[in-house]
Amino acid sequence: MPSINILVVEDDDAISEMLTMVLEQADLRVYTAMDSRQAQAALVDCMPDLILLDWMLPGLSGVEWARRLRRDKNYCDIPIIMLTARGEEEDKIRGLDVGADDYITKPFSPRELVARVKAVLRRGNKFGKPGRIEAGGITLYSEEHRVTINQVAVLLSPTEYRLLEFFLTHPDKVYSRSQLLDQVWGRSSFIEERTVDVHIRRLRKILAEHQREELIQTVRGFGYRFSEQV
Amino acid sequence: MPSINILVVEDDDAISEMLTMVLEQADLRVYTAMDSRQAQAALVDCMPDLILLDWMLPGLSGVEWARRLRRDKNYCDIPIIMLTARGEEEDKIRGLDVGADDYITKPFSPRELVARVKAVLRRGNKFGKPGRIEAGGITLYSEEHRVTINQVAVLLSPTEYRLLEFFLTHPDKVYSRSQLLDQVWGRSSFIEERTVDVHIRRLRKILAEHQREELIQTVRGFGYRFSEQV
DNA sequence: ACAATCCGTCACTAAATTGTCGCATTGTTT
DNA sequence: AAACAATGCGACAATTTAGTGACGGATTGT
Repeated sequence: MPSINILVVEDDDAISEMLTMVLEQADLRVYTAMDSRQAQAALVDCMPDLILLDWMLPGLSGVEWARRLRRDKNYCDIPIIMLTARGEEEDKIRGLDVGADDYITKPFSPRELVARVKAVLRRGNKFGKPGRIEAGGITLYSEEHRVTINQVAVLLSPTEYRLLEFFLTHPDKVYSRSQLLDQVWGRSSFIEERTVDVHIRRLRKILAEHQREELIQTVRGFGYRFSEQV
Repeated sequence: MPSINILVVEDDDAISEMLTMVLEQADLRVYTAMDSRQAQAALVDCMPDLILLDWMLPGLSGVEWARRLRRDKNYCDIPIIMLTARGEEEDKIRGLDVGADDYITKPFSPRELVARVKAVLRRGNKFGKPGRIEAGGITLYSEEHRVTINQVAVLLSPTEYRLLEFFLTHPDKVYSRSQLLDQVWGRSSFIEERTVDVHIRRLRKILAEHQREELIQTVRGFGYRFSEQV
């Protein structure tokens, strides 16, 4: 699910690493650049959904680069969050309109960072989940974090919930165990592939209690599939 | 104990200070921003109940920002009062539909300001006499800052009150600890997430005394939910 | 200044979840 | 039909997560 790319442009290694960690924690894919030249190159590679840009940069300053970006037809829509040091006079910030969508003054808390990033992303209608997904008698209310099968509420553990959510949003296709691990557990997990089986079983057991076990199908030699058809 | 936040967006220091003083006098908590960028940032911090917005702003103009705000799902409900200079033709103001809820022409008297602010807040049921929210046997009279459960008055601490108020106004949805911190504690404070648990417990204890503990539900691995359903 | 309250944090406990293993079962190939 | 491989299943220990009581510092009202 984390198909959202963030480009971090920051010359201070320590800060850059910190940002990366925090953002990855929040299920965002992070690319980094040390200056505007690298950033420019990274643009093409990762097509970021958002840019975190240090105010001060060696070479072409962050401000300058942002300004240039705004004129670039291909990239002018990418939202930018500026990172500024506490000390910098706000006059400067006030005066220069580079078109940043938000800015954060260092130091900041991880929570603040993530909150702002998500706020900006939401504005661009990324990150929006549909309120309700339905298939095969299963209804998943994502805002309420609730699931019903045949209108009966069922209780799921966090992993079961995520797995079911993934299946509901990706019906009818086969996924290998390793794909499921990537998508549901996250890329950074070192987990036995067979573990997927176990969670499939647990989920099936719950479906079976409501006569819906046929929804999760085994594709021998490949993986699993969620589908209403047999 | 002002629980109502006003965001003042005004680039003139003198006016900004004056506004702050007047509003604080009226028991409102005031946050200030000098331009739309700062304002955008402040949004996340303070979750204002109302925005006082200067018509003319350096950078992205107040009008532009207001327009953008209206499109933002998270903030489109926040009422806006525009501050305009006497000279500006009122046609323009009337004509442009930026979605402002009211506007005040400078110069204005403190009394006029407060009156309009409260009027707008009342309209949004924030400040109004009939400010009453009800759910699951709990009634919250926002005007009186009073709460009853099953018609019996209960005593809440400020934080408990705000937490309950948030739950009552956002029923059935799950909120992570971090979301609750943002929404209830407001500005990006540096508070442990687990602290939320403690306040949940304190609130639950009070609900339990009136056989209503089931209203606050734990969503394991995610957060908490207020709901009448099981 | 004093008492009372409130708040955030911590340490500890209880409970749920999760990843892994060994073995059973099922399906496929020769 | 045997041999093999892939999957299902029950159990278990380790980890994670939530509930709880207590405590000290801060704030508030008197």
